Amino acid sequence: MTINMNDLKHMFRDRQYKMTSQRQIILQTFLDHSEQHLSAEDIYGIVRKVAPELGLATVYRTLELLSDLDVLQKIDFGDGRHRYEINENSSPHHHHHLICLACGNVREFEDDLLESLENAVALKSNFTIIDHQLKFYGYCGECRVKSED
Amino acid sequence: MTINMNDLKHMFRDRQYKMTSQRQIILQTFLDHSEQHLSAEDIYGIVRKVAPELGLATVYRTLELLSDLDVLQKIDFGDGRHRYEINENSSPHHHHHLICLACGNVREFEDDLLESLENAVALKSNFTIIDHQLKFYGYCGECRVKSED
DNA sequence: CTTAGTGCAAAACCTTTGCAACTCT
DNA sequence: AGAGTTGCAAAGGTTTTGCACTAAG
Repeated sequence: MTINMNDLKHMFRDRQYKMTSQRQIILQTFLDHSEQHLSAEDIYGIVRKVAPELGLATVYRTLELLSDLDVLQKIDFGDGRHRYEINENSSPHHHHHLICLACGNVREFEDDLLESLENAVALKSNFTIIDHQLKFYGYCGECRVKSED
Repeated sequence: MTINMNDLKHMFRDRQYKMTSQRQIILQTFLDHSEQHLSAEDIYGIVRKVAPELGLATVYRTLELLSDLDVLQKIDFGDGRHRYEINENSSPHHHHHLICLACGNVREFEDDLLESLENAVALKSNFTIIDHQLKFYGYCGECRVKSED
C-alpha cells in the first residue's frame, strides 16, 4: 500500500491544493529516499540539482503541507533540526528508531508490541492516543567494536 | 534516592568543576520544579528573580553540563525549544510522556513494561541500549470534552 | 594564584513570513 | 481570471560563541 504520485494528485485535488512541479519534485525525493530521515536542508540539497531555482522556503512549506496530510512524518532526533520520513503504509505505527550515541546513525526497528501498552495507557490515563514515538538511545555494533581498543 | 545539593557538590569536585552560586541556583530551581519540563527561557525567568544578573548564556551552559552529568534529561516535545527535567532517581527509565495535540499539555506516565521490549530489541538488532524515550500523542480528557460541543 | 566560569553582545542556526511575481485549474 | 504558490530577502526565535572580567579551589 505504497503512496504514489497519483494518490497524491487526487488528495491535492480534493482539498484544492495545486500540484506544482516543486511539490512533485520534493515528493519524488522522498520516494527515492524512503529509508532515510531527511531534513529540510537535505531535501533542498538534493532537489537543487534537478531544480536549481527551487527555494528553501518552498521546501519548508511543502514539508509542512505533506506533514499535515500525513504523507510525511516529522521526527526529532535531537540534532537541532526536524527530520521527515515518508509514511509508506496507511498506518504510521509500528516502527521505531535506534539512535547511536557515538556515530549518530539512526536505524529503523519494526515492532507491534506497543499496541497493548498503548491501550493500557489510554484506559489508565483517560487519554485518546493518536500516535506514538519510541526512540532507543545506545551504541550500535560497529561503535561498540571500535571502543574496545 | 533523590539527588541533592551535596551529591552534586561531590560530583563536581570529583571532576574539577566549580560549584558556583549560579549553578546552585539553577539546580535548586529544578529541585523546586521537579514535576515540570522547563526550557532554558523558563529557567532564566525563574532564576532572574533571585539572581537578576545571571545571564541566559550561563543557563544554557549549565543545562548542557548537567545533562552531560545525567543530572538532567533533555527532552524535545516538538515545540521548538529543548526542555529539561531532573533525573530524580538513579535509573532514568520508566517514565514517559503523554502530549496533548490540542492544548499542548504534557503529562507523565509511569511504566515498566518496556524493559522486556528493550531486551528483545537489543538482542535482535545488536544494539546496546542505554536509554529510551517514549511519547504518546493524542487528546487529553479535557480537550476531548471541549471538542464535543 | 590559577583555571574554570560568568556576562554581555554578537553570531550562528533553523524556520517562518511579507510581498510581488507567477502558474496551475 | 482567480486562487493558491513561489522565490527572495528579511525577520523571528533558540542556542552557541568570543572575550574581557570574576570568582572558586
